Amino acid sequence: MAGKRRYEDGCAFAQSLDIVGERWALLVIRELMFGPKRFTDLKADLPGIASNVLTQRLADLEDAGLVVRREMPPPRKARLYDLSTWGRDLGPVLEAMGRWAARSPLLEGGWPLSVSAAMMSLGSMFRSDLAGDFEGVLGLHLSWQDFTVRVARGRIDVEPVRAAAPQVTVTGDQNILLGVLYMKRPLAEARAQGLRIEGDEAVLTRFAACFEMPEPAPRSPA
Amino acid sequence: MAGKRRYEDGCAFAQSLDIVGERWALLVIRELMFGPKRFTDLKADLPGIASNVLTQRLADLEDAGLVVRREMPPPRKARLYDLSTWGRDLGPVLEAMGRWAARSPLLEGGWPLSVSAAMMSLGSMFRSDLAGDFEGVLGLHLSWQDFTVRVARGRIDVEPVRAAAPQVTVTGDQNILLGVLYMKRPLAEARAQGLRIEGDEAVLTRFAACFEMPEPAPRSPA
DNA sequence: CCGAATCCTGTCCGATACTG
DNA sequence: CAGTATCGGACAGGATTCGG
Repeated sequence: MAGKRRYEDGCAFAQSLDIVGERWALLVIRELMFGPKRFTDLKADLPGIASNVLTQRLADLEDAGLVVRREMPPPRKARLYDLSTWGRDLGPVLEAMGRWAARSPLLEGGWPLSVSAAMMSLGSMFRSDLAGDFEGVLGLHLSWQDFTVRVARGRIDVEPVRAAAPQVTVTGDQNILLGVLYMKRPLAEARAQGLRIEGDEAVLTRFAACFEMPEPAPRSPA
Repeated sequence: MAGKRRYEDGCAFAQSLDIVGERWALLVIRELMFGPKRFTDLKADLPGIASNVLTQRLADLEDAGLVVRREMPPPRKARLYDLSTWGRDLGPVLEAMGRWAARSPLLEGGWPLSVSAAMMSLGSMFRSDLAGDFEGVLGLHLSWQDFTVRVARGRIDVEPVRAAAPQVTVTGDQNILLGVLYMKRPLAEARAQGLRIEGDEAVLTRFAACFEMPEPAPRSPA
């Protein structure tokens, strides 16, 4: 483990790339953005990552101060990886980058999103101008993870907790849900694909109207 | 060039990492943020990059729609690499990430910054609260690149053009200048190191008061 | 001289198998 | 469950060379 490859650039941004610029690093951070996870959860949520690479990234990120490792007390002998407050501060940056990335000329649909990726994308894609004065509370149950989504005063807030008094509750696969929100697929179709929608459907429909896929960016120079 | 390594993740952010996540890619973009450059300029401004890697990155970034290649008309037969408008839209994202990175617990000084990195850092580190109602126009001449820096209404604007009517003009090495701005080194010391300051020194001193190094972030969990 | 192609070497990544 | 061990292959780094 001798030679770590570094940019040797005084720029703080470049120095952060020495850590978060490694392959998979930012995706690990994305997966931890809504709360701690176990090694196996991370591996399952990041299809394609090799276990040794995940081990290495978690160690590097811990050394850099982004990730904190915690042992659960017995009898639940599980190891949990969580973000430090500083690591969690990357959230808005990842959101901004996601918003930028959504305009990529070569964006390809068709691949699945993890639960965390889907929840991050809500923050990225939400459009204040389309929300207007809409207010609503949604409960999401996506493969054993619960979220509360609140829209009010032109802002969206996604919290990793079970909703107390949601107007509408959605249970099922996050990719089907995003199909409703972003691709404007009819609720009937989503239901046929296994999405369960309970409560006030109109709130979900209005919520979907807060999102709109951006046009791909042109390749012209500035 | 057969096997390109991809995440195969539906998340737009992850797909953008397929391009800008490659080693050196974001630093190439940083270097182009203030205008087009030639291959050789890029190589000089990115100490440590291998020419074949730079070639590869420029080709990948062009394919992805971030970089546009332009030929200069004869007789100056030079090839220029520029950002597309979409590529330049990454500017605020890089600034935000730089602001985050400046709080890294393992941030190391001592390495030089390129001219572009130094100019980006001005946008990252500028603090509206410290600027107050200060207004000023500075002209910077850093190794044959000219910039106009304008502060007004709590905002900073850095443009890659020669200043028309600057209140103060700074000529020399960007690292010495940043020593004045961030590390609060005395002007006399900076002058002794070769920095030339012409015009109203007080404007430069007040400008420096708009910046303050942040405390390194703690490693505690959220 | 600039931009890029072509070596070769070293490091990192990816996949699978295996262990406490 | 949470990693380690191992190995082939992909990519980065550096020097050199070649075409405009």
